[in-house]
Amino acid sequence: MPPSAGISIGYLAERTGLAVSAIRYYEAQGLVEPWRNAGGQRRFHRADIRRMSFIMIAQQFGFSLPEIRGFLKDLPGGRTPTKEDWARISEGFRTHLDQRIETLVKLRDNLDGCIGCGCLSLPNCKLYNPEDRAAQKGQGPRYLMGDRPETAAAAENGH
Amino acid sequence: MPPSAGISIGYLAERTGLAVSAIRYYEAQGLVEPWRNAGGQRRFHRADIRRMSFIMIAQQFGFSLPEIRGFLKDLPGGRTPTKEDWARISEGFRTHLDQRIETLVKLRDNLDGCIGCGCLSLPNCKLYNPEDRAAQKGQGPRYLMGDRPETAAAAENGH
DNA sequence: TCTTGAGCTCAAGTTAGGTTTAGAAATTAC
DNA sequence: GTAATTTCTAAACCTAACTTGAGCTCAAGA
Repeated sequence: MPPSAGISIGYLAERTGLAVSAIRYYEAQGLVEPWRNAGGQRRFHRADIRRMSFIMIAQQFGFSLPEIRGFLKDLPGGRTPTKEDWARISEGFRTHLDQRIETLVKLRDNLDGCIGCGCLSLPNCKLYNPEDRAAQKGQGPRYLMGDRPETAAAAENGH
Repeated sequence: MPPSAGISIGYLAERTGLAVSAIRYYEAQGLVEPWRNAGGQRRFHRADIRRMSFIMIAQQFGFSLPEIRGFLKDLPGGRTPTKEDWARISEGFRTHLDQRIETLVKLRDNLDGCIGCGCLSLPNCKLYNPEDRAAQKGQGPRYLMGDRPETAAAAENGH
């Protein structure tokens, strides 16, 4: 394996612990861009080992592949990324990551005030329709712990 | 809607913000056990509003439905759960939750020592094959940031 | 050279967590 | 008492993130 020839998908898989099929899938998702050798086989930069690792780490934090693609898009495609390149995208990543952790901690603390205390009546439940939408999966507002904004609660005779 | 007759699936959906289809799905997953009225329609306990809310909150923390079923299995099926019942399962939940947050924070701090510093050479990378498997999605060990245990790294001529 | 492992493409399958649809029956509203 | 909602079941469909399989080609070692 001459140094200038790039590394094979199998070697990349071995070095990262990823399945070969997963790497091909990541390519399809635009997370990595190998070139092809004369025989049509994929060749990767050595730096892609680190790129794959970054993807795996970000996934552990719960980021989706499109989000991760967003983090990585600032990495140079043409040349090997430098320390500074990585430091720059890590910083962006770190910001999102702090947000995610903060959301979870906030949610936990609210939980302490709601379920944790055992009161459960919760006219002042902070978990109800939480402001931080980042933690929510999907679409519209979700009313938690059985409470709804003002009027709606009146529909029910005092519980 | 006489108080003793239980609530309909539509009302439960309205009170929680969940889709009717989602509630039926949760029933299929064993997360709630409605009974049927004379006409074969599902009737839920009023307390199931809170049960659904608990499911939604736990999902925000990234727990799977089987995990949540585990949290809920200690809630009494026959009678309305008391404060104490909820406090008890919340405590168990809180434990898992603390673990999850701790894992994320640890991962973040390791990231600071790895990518964040820009060194990236990482002979001492703590993210590599992290001990805390709880944060990992699946199967075998994953070797992160391109490092592998001892011998494997020798396969590569010094990078 | 021959063989065997590694890689290729494309399509289909898998799991989680649901949603949508269709046609029929029950319930509620007027 | 009728009309409009709701609810029912079962099956099909959906997205994300992959894996598996079929059929074929490429590359590396004895």
